[in-house]
Amino acid sequence: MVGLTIGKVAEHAGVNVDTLRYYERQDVIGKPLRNGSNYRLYPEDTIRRVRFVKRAQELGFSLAEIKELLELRVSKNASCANVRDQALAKVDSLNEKIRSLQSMRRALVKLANECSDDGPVGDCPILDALDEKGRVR
Amino acid sequence: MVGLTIGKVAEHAGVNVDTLRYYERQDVIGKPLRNGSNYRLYPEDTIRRVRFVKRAQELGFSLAEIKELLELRVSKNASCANVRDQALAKVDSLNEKIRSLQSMRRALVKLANECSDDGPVGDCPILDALDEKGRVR
DNA sequence: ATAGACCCTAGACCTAGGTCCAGGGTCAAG
DNA sequence: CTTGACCCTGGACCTAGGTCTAGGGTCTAT
Ligand SMILES: [Zn+2]
Ligand SMILES: [Zn+2]
Ligand SMILES: [Zn+2]
Ligand SMILES: [Zn+2]
Repeated sequence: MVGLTIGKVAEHAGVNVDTLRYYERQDVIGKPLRNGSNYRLYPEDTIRRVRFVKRAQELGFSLAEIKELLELRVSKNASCANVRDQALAKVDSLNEKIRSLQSMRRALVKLANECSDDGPVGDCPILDALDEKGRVR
Repeated sequence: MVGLTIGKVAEHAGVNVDTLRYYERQDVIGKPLRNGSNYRLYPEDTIRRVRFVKRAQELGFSLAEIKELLELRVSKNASCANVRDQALAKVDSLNEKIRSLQSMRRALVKLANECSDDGPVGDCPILDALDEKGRVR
């Protein structure tokens, strides 16, 4: 056996076989060798690489960003600082998203607090606020 | 003039005309009357309604949720509390998203702090962490 | 009367990250 | 030899919220 079939890789990496073909099309993982029946034969460390991808996704990296990280990993003149810069840039964008969600939350909580428990919907300050008059901030 | 053409509504509400047609297909705004040339003629308050939609989107509501809010508004037996419940449910889901982003951020910051400024990429703790060994948490 | 600005419809296209399907080949077990 | 589990490709489909195009009709000003 010179490699793993796609089904084995998928099983051990915890992904769908179609996901592996998709990653290949997206150049996230390299093109594997083929056997005489045109079956893909993956090297063992593909499993590790796919799990790398999945963990990076959980940290909020897109596939495009993950590709860059993987390229850095094999690049001869990349330094640890290059990787850290990517991570810190991601932290910045996470901060932005978090701030924006927090401001949505603040506005909603404020409106909900003004809402009376069982008045008619015509007097609802939430609907009123959405319904013109001025921005919810 | 018995109503506003789609272009006027779009201009005053700050959206694309296609967006208005899209909202109509999605039943977010009602079907307007048509004139003899089959042009849409909107009542004045459509502008207000579209702005309502845009503000609700900024608060994180999906179009489907906004539809529900708008239905509540015209529902005879809806109370203020119904609206507040929707708002609080949205707050819950915002909380979840925020927590998840914060946990990504925590993990990334931790990794970046361990990263040496200019060691070779082969020793990068970020790549190491992604690259097997165990979950980043 | 004709240019340019609007309007109409149906349907394609876009992002992201896959998933699924049709139609066909391969391989091992019984 | 047949059955079932795999594998292959290309392309369609999905969500969400739109945007854009093609091909046509209408309206207004010059
Ligand atoms: Zn395994
Ligand atoms: Zn590093
Ligand atoms: Zn206006
Ligand atoms: Zn209320």
